[in-house]
Amino acid sequence: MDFEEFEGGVYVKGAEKFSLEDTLDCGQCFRWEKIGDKFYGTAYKKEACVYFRGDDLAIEGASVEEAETLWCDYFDLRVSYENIKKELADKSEVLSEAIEYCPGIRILRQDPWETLCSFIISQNNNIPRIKGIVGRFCEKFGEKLSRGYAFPDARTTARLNEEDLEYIRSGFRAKYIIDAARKVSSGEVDMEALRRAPIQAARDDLTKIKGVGPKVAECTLLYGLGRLEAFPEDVWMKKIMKTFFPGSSGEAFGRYAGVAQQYLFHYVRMNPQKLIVE
DNA sequence: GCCCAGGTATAAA
DNA sequence: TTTATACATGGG
Repeated sequence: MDFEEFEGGVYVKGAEKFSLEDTLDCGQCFRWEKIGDKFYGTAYKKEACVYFRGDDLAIEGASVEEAETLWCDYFDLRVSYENIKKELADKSEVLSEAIEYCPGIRILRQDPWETLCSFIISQNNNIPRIKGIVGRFCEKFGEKLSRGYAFPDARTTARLNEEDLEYIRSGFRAKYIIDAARKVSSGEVDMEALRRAPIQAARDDLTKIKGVGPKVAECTLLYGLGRLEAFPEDVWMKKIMKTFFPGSSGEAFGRYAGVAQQYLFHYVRMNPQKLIVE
């Protein structure tokens, strides 16, 4: 991978091409906004505008160092999705179809706390409203950056109470956000340790947080902690498993189960007629 | 008004 | 252990 500076940003050259559209709008993150063919977003308290220029990924607003240490990591550009997709496509016909439908999806490596908090907000909620709540949360409590706001960190959030959160209109989830912030900022749940912990121990640790059940835990592991074997099973995935893989569980997809899940999820969400209803 | 949304806590069977 | 219901909010 190479980096080339241009006025106001950096090109990343030689990384595998992927789809920003599918990656940033497949339900794994809630803070990117598409304007024209450029995507504006924030990660780890840094803002950027990203788009492809031919095969090069342009990152406006980043230095070479930030591109290398932050954005390559965020988009996980050192991992070959071509290899992962080959391994997965051999596992099932439907999965192979799903990969063909949206081959450009990648799993992001988001900030663990932001991921946990976002998916707590996601429970029994819809994506437009999740984005609204997360947006208000950042505006009200996040650090001001040049264009928008950073995601409020766990320590800041831990000092808030339920009344403070009324502004973001997260409803019954407010108390869960606060419990999560307190357990994360105190170290009672050590997010960094969960990157390497045995997967079941990591699940058990996360579900100690009020409002974190199996789904939120898996999403946090997959989208925030780099655990590609995690397998979030929401209402869609339950229908998918019932329709195409009856009697089977996510473990059947092996070490990249979470990646498989994301292709299947996006494919079926865009083509719901593929599912057996009821 | 009614229904549902990338679920979870809680109580009851 | 498995199954039912409430939960805040807002868009369709």
